[in-house]
Amino acid sequence: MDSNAENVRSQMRKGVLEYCILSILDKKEAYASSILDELKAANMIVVEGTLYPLLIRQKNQGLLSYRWEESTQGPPRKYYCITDKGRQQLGEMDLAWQEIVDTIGTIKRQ
Amino acid sequence: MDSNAENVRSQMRKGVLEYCILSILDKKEAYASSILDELKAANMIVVEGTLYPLLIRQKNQGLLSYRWEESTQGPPRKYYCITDKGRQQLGEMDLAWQEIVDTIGTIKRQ
DNA sequence: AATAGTACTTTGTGTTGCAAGGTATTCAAA
DNA sequence: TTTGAATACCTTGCAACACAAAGTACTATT
Repeated sequence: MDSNAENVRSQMRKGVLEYCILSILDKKEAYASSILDELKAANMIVVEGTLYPLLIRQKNQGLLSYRWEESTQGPPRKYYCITDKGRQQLGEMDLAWQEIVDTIGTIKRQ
Repeated sequence: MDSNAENVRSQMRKGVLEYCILSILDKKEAYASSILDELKAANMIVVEGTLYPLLIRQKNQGLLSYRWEESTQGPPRKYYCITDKGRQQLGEMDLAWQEIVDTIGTIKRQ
């Protein structure tokens, strides 16, 4: 894939990433590396330097909480978990996403 | 609509705007104010300070060209028009958009 | 001449994604 | 026992982007 195509994808990911994180954590708690794996599996490539600050932001906004858990294979893991406020925000994001999809549809159709 | 919901929408619009512009101009040439009107009609609210620099960026990238045209009702208008390179980029964006829609679907489904 | 309407432009600010590099823990092999 | 690999978390500096706000310029009407 050439770098322009990669840029195009990178631009479109903006603003959707937070939505993906909340959606993933709405299903079950997870730690950063496992979230990265799930995003990769869903074809949404993200790097650590993007994900960690984002999780911290969402935690500071009260959308997430976390707890430490020991691991048998390496350093302890920070398990993130969505809060009530996070679920509320996720609901708004579901609406916003649907609106954007409709908007693109409208523009393409005319 | 509360300001948080507006923020959520604003964030998600990021990165999709350039795609909207190229899609609009792929149908027919247009000037900035008319593009603004079409975006508003499609529920994608954008302000002048966002659109103008974006058009200039896309023109500098060779995705758009423009010509001046006199107007009977005010100052001359700058009609933008998509280029071959712009159409190529639009094709990549169509793919990227479909991928993102699929990605969200995948994450939500699991 | 003054005002309203239309259209294009610029400046400054905050947010975001990313590349690159850094810290810390565990375990296995040399 | 110390070296290295694997795992996991974090930080810094930078560039791109959306937006608010203010400005410039042209035309028609009063």
